[in-house]
Amino acid sequence: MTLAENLFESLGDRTRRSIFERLAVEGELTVHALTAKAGVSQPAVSKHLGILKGAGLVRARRDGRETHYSAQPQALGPLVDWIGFYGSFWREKFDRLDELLSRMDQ
Amino acid sequence: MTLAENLFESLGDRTRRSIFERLAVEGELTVHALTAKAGVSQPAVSKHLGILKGAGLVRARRDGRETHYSAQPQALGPLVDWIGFYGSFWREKFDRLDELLSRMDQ
DNA sequence: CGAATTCATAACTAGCAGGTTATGAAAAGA
DNA sequence: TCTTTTCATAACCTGCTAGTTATGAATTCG
Repeated sequence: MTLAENLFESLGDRTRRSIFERLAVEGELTVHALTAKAGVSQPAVSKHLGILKGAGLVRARRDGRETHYSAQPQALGPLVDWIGFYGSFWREKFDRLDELLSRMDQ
Repeated sequence: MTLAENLFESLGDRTRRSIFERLAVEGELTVHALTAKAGVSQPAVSKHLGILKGAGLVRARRDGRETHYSAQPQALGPLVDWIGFYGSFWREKFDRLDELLSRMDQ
């Protein structure tokens, strides 16, 4: 399984997406904190975190009895590459270029 | 369900990804042609195409008894937006900039 | 017309992914 | 020390999803 495939399967699940999004927005969170708003049980959260970790999307930091998880956005790289390849190589490029040029004007 | 969510769920399946990738690379193809190399039955292919169509990822063109499907890469836009938002807004931008600058040097 | 091709849909099946509860280890408090 | 908290893992359950076969409509070919 390629890296991009792994990312698609990991983020293909609604609960995992939601967990990743929270970590991306709120920063480092414990399993306990994640579980509180996840809508599923703690073991379910742990299992999802394991899968996200397997895809490199999150990182675990153990501190005493707590495990702090944080998003690793650079792991999305292969997804960007996939989109660039199958999606719309040129269009994206020019969209970015337009955006960058308008920013550089300011 | 948001557009990005719809895309993640559609492309979360290996067979659908493979179908979309073929259409993106090879251009317009009939259900028959897709089925020949899909590894699953024709009804399965039709079902997947229906889901991809629902997400806007493919377009159908009926011609006699054949239905020609083609990839609609611009439908990946919301996925790009999602990555930009949750992923790594700045890093991606600068990666693109680096790439663009090196291209402009040539 | 009669046969063959193409495709979509219906109806059904099975495997697995995502959920649960139970449990125990490790750490922190009282 | 005894209790509580936090987390991971094991074991199990279940519903959904991706697969199948069957079928028929529409089209094309001979």
